[in-house]
Amino acid sequence: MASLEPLPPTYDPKAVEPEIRRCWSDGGYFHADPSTPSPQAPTYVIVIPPPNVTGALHGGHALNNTLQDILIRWHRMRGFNTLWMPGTDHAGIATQAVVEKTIFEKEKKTRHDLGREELVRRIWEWKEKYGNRIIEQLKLMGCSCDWERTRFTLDETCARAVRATFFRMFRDGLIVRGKRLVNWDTALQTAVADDEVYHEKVKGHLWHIRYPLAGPGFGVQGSAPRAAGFSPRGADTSLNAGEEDPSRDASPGRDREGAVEYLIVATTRPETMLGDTAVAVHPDDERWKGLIGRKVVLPLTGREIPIIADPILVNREFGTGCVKVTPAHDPNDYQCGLRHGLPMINILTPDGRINENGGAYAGMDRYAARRKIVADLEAAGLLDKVEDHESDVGHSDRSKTPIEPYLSDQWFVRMGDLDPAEAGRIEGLRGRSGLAQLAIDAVCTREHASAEERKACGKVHFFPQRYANTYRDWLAEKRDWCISRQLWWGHRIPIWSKHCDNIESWRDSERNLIGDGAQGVLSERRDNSSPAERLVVRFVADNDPTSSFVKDPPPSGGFTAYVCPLLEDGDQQTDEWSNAAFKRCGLTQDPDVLDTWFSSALWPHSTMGWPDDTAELRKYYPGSVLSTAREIITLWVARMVLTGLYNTGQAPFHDVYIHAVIQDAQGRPFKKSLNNGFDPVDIIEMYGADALRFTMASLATETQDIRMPMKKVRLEGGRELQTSERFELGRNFCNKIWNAARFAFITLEDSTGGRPGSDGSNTGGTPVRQGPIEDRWILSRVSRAAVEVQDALARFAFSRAAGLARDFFWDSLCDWYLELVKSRVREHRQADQARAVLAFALDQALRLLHPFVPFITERLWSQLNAIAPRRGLPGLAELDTDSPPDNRGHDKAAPCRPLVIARFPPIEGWPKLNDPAAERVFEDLQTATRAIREVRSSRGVPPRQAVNVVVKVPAERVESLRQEAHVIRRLANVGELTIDPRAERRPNAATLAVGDMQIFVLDVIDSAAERKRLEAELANLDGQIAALGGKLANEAFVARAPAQVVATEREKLAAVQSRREVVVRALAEL
RNA sequence: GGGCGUUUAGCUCAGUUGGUUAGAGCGUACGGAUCACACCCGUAAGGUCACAGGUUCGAGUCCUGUAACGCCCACCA
Repeated sequence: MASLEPLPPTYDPKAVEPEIRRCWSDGGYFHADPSTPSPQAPTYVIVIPPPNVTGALHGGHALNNTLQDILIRWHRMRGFNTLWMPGTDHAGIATQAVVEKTIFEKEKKTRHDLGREELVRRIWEWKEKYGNRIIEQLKLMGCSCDWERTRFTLDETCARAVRATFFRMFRDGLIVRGKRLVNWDTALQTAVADDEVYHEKVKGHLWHIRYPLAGPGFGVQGSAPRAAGFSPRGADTSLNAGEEDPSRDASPGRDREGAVEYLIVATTRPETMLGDTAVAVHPDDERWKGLIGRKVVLPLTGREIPIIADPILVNREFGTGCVKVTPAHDPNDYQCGLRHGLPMINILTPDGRINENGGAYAGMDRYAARRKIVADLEAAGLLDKVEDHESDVGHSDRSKTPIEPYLSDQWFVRMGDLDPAEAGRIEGLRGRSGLAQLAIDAVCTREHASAEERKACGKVHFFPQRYANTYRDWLAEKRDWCISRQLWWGHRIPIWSKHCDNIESWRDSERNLIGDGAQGVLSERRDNSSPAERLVVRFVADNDPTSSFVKDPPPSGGFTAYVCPLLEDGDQQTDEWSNAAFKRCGLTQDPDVLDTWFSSALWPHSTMGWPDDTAELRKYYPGSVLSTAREIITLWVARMVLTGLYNTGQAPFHDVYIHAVIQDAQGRPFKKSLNNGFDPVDIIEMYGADALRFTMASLATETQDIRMPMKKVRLEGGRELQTSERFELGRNFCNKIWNAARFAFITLEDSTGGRPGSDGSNTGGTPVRQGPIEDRWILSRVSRAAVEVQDALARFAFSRAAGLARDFFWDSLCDWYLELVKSRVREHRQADQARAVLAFALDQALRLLHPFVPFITERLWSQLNAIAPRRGLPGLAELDTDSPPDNRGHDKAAPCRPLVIARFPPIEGWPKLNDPAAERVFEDLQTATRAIREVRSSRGVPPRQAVNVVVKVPAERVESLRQEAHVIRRLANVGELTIDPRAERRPNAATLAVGDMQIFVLDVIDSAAERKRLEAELANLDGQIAALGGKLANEAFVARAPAQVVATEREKLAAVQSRREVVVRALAEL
C-alpha cells in the first residue's frame, strides 16, 4: 500500500475499496480456525441466512448482512475465535422455475421434453455459472465471511446431513406418509407452497344447486327418478322453486305440504360436485335438524351421500345453511371429511381435467366440465339460481394460473405430541412430548434485565423480545410439516418402495436387500454396522385406509414396503448408485424432493460437518446469533431450533435478532413487481460500500418497519436507477472521517520534535492529566464512547451504536477537539501532547468505527501506522500497536496489524482516562462558547472579527477558568478575554447568564436587539421558574417525591432565579 | 377473524426502570471561500408528543378506550 502519498480531499470509495478487499482476502483474515488464536479464546459464530442461489442482493440483504458483519468484525477485533459461515440455498421451486423459464424461452422446451436427469443437470450448470453472483455482491459490501467455507444447501456435506436426519426421523416414526390437499398448479403440474400462492379477486358466479333428498317417504313420491338427476321429471317435481315464488327464501326446497324435497347448496366451483361425499348442515339449525343422518342424491351422478352435522364447517347465516362437502378439493371440506370419516374422491387429473371418477365428464377440461355441468343442471331443473360473485382465487405465482386444491400422497414430519411411551423411546426428543414441544421449550419468552441473566437462563432469546411470541404461537399449533415437493431440483426423498401382493414376494426382496450374502445391497458398505442401524423398513397395508406405517409386513394381503437406507458415506453419485442397487431388488425411489426448508433447517449444524463429530462442530456449534427477517421466524427459525435439538441436543444459537423490514415512503414492502426497492450494488457504485453500511446501521432501530423514501435518478450513461437521499448520511460521514484523518496526518507529520512515539514517550513528557482541559476531555470521551458503543451493540441497538460513534467522532473529536488542536500546533503551545492525544484519539476512533465502515478505516489505519506507529499513552492506555504483533498474528511481515484484526477498544473503556469532572467543565465552556457565538451571529459580527469579552465567575473558579480560557477565546473568536470575579456589566455590552458565569460581550450593542433578546430570555426563565416553583409549592410533590428529586428541583430553581436576576439587571441598565 | 406494530418538527426517526420548557439527521432561513472537509463550518426558526379518559406529587413514557396506517397468520361453501 502506498500509504504516504497525500490523500485527496474527497474520499473516493472506488479508489480504496478494491485495494482493501484484496488486502483482507490475501491476508486470510476472515478465515476461522477451530484452534486459532488459542483454544481458550471464546467463540463467536453467525451462520448466514443462505440467500437464494438465483438471487441478487436487495435492500433486505444489505441491511441484514451489514448488521451481521458489524457483530462479526466487532467480535473478531475483541479477540474472539470468530466465524461467519456463508453459503447459498438451492431454493427448490424458485430456482427450478427460473431455469425452466430460460430454457423454454431459448429452446421452447419444457422440463418434460428434457427429462428429469437432463433438467437437473442443466440447473447445476446454471448454478455454477450464475450462482455466485450474490456471494460476489456480499464481498462488495465488505462482508467478512469465511469464504473458504462457503456451502450450498445441495452440496454433498449438506446432503449427508439431510439423509441422516431423514433416516433418523423415519426410524423414530416421526416421518409419516399421508394424504394432503396441496396447492396444485395444473400448468406446471406441480404442487406449490402456500407462500407461492397469491390471491386475486375474480368475478365469478355462485351457483345454487338442488340436491334432492333420497330414500323412501320423503317429499313427493317418485324420488327415485329424480335422484338420477338427469330425468326431465326432476324438473317437474320442483314445483315451487321458481323465482316467482315469494316464499322460496323462507322455505327453500319444500313442497306444498312443507315437506322437504331437496337441499340447496351454493358453490363457486360446480364441477367439484362430482367429488361431493356429503352435505353438511349446522347441528342447531332448526330448518334441517330433522334431516341429519338422511341422504341426498347427488345430481348428475346418482350417488347417494349423507347429510351430516358440522358446526365448524357450516355458517348458519350464509346462504341456505347447507354446504356441499368435497373433501378431496377443498381444505375446509377436507378437515370436515377427516372429522366425519368421509370418502375422499379425487376428480382431477394432474393437468386439470376431470378424471375417471367424473363419469360422463371424464376427460373434459375442468372449466369445460363446469359449463357442461351447469347446463345439465339447468336442463334437469336442478339449478336454483345463479348469482354474480367475486371471490379471491388462489393463483400460482409461477404460472399465473388458478390453483386447484388437490389431494395427494405426501410426506410429513410429525410435529404434535406423541404417546408418552413412544416419545420416551425417541432419544432425539430429549424427554419432550413431540418435536414442536421440543422447540417451544427451547425458547425463552420472559424478559431478562441483563446479559448475565439471559445466559443463566440458557434458552434462546429473541431481540426484540416480542418475536418470541410469534415463534411460540405458531409452534403451539403443532401442525404437521409437509416435506415433500413435486419438483426435480432438491434433495430427493431417500425412500425406495415396492408394492408386494403378499408376504412371500417381500421375503425375496428382503433377502436381496439385507441378506448377509454378497448380493446384499448394503453389504457394499465399509463399516460393520448392523442392517438395523442403516436400513429401516416400514409397511402400509393396502386395506388400511389411514395408510399408517407398521413395522412388520402384514401376514396376509397386499402392502407397500418403504425402505429408508442410511446413505452417509456416499458421494455425488449416491443417488445413481443406490438407485441401481435398489432397482435390483425391485424397489423404486420416491420421485419427490424435500421441501427446501428441510435442508435450511439443518444449516447451522450441517455446514459444520454433522453427523460427523468434526472440530468445527465442536468449536462452532451452537452459534451465537441468528439475524433474520420476521417473515421466516416460523418457516426457518423454528425448524432450525427443532432439528438442531433433535440431531445434536443443542439449540443452534443463543440469540435471534429480528431486523426491521425496509419499506418505501408509502409503507409498502419492497417488491419486484412494484419496482420500489433499491439495488445495493447501485448504492455502492454511487456512494460507496461504507456509506451504504453506515446508513443501514443508522436505520436499524427496534421498530418493525423502516421507511425509505426512494427517488429515481439518471446516471451520466443514461441508466436509470433508484436511490434515496438517506444514503448521503453515510457518504457525508465517510467524507468527514477522511478529512479529519487527513488533518490529523498533516498535524502529526508537521512535528518539529519528531513524530509522536518515535522516542517512546509520545506524550512529549507531559502527563496528560495536567495538560489542557480539552486533552483530558477528549480522552474521557474516547473512553466513554468505547463503553457506550459496545453497550449498544450488545443489545443489538445498531442505530444507537452508529449514532454514538458518529457523535463522538464528528461532534466531539472534529468540531471541538480538532479545532482546539489547530491553534495549539500553530502557537506551539503543548503541541507535542496535542499530537500524542490526537494520535491516540484517532487510533481509537478508527477501531471503534471499523465494524461500521471497514474500508475507509482500514485505509486510514495503514496511513496512521506509517505516520505514528506508536500511539498508546504509557501508564494510561497501552495499545497493541506499541509492541510488534505476536507470532500468532496473521501477517508476520507487516509492521503493524491491519485494522481488521487490531484490538477493539476495551469493553470497559479506559478507566484511567475517565474524567467526569473534565467533561463537566468542558460542557460549561461549550455552553459559554455557544452563547457568545449566538450573540455574534445575531449581531452580524463577521466571523473574522474578534470580540472582547468580560466573564464574571465566583472567585474560587477564576484561576482554573483562566487556564481554560483558550477554549472560549479560540472557538468563539474572542480577542480580549477578561476574567474577573467582580466584573460589572459595561455599557454597549450584551449580557449572558450561563451556568454560574456572567458573560459580557463588549461593543456589540444594539439596544433594541439586546432588549428583545433579554426579554425572550426572561420569558424563558420565568417559564422555568413558574414550572419549578409550582412543583415545589405543591405539598404533595414535596411530601411524596423522592428527596433526591426534590433537592435537585430546588437547586435548579435557585440557579434559574440567579440567572433571572442577571437578566433583569441587564434590562434595567439598558 | 386472530396476533403484532406504528402514530413525536416539513421529511425520516431517537427519546433506556415515569422526574429540566422533548432531541438528531435531512430540509428551511441567515452568515461564512478561514491554510482537513461546501459531502463543510457557525447560528436560528420549527412540536397541544394522533384523539379521549384514567393512574400518579409528576405522563411523550404506565393503564383503558377511539381513530388512522401497516405487517404477519388464518379464512372467505
